[in-house]
Amino acid sequence: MGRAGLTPERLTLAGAELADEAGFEQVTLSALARRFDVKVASLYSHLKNSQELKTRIALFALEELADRVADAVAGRAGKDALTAFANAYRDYARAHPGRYDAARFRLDPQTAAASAGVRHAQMTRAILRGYDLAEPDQTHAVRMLGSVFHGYVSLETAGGFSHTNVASQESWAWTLDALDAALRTRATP
Amino acid sequence: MGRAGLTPERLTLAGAELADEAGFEQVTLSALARRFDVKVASLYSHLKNSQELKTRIALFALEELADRVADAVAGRAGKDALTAFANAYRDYARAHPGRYDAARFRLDPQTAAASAGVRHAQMTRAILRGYDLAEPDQTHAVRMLGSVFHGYVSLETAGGFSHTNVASQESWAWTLDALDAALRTRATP
DNA sequence: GCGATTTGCCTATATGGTTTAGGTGAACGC
DNA sequence: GCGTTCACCTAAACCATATAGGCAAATCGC
Repeated sequence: MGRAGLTPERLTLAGAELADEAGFEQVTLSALARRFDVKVASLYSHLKNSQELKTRIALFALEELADRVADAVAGRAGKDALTAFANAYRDYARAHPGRYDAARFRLDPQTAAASAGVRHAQMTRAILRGYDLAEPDQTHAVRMLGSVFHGYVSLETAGGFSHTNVASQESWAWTLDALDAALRTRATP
Repeated sequence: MGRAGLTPERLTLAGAELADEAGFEQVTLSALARRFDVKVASLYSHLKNSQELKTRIALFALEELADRVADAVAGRAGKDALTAFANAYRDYARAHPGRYDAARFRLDPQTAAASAGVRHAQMTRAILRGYDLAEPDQTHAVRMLGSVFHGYVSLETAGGFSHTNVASQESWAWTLDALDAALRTRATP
């Protein structure tokens, strides 16, 4: 009887793929075991429980998303950086809806603190350097940007924008314009 | 053996309460049956399956939220209406996190079309009457506002804003200011 | 009132996901 | 070769979902 070559990393990646194909809520140890043609109990040698699998997928997605965003904003500033950040974020959610969902998975505080979520906040602050915002305005702006990006892609992927014939892409561009303008007028002299 | 007096309505309300107490994902027929001290199978006389229970809770929450928002914006206009809308929305999510989650439950298109979701869109458009936006700007603005409100309360209830000592309430007010300003500068002459 | 029917909840059972305990065989260290 | 470790196994308990079928209380026709 050959070995399937299970490792936490391979299980995490397969779980991420499964999430994109069938939705994050369909990520179960049973489904994962089927995918590797192995019995469910075998997975417990590599994962503490199903919670750990989901947490690992979440952390993996956060890293991957942070990498893409970092790549997109490198060498850009101002509205250019804002747009690159926002598009990288939205593109990731559209290309990997299951992983994006996973990135929203509730992590316990210490896991969250050690996650790439911190990089996300840092990159958002980096974007805002082009807008000359002093504290606490900068924190307010970080929260507003995070809210718009997350809210938009959540509603979009949930199909919320498909009932009118105005293209979502245009609303996205319009929203980024409005955000850029709002941030510029709030620059502290 | 006395009767428990089960009806779809009472089960839906109890499910909503359960969602607020333990989280929407903890809403199961088993938990509901325990709450009424009946056997799980008995619930199937009143509900087709667990999917229907969740759908009913979602529709209930959408109605309730729409009622609160309608009440809040009545007789207001401009920034006053925007603030009232936004606060009613956020207050509901904070007071009833499980129901708010339920309102985000994926409905099939025809159920969604018959739901209070339609009222939400109408009310958002009503808010924008004070800002003189022509189409397609109005649709863009509806989407942006929906994204900010949903995104903000999602991140806030997920604990995303609890790691800095800047009060979330201040960021919320700042964000509403910024949105109001952005909408005013986009008014079509 | 009394029989027939409907209603409300029941038991029993099947399916499938999670988790733990304990076992086996193949590979590897020496 | 011998023992240990590792990767995967069987078995079994627990819980949620769902269906089938039964019984008794409530309700309706007369």
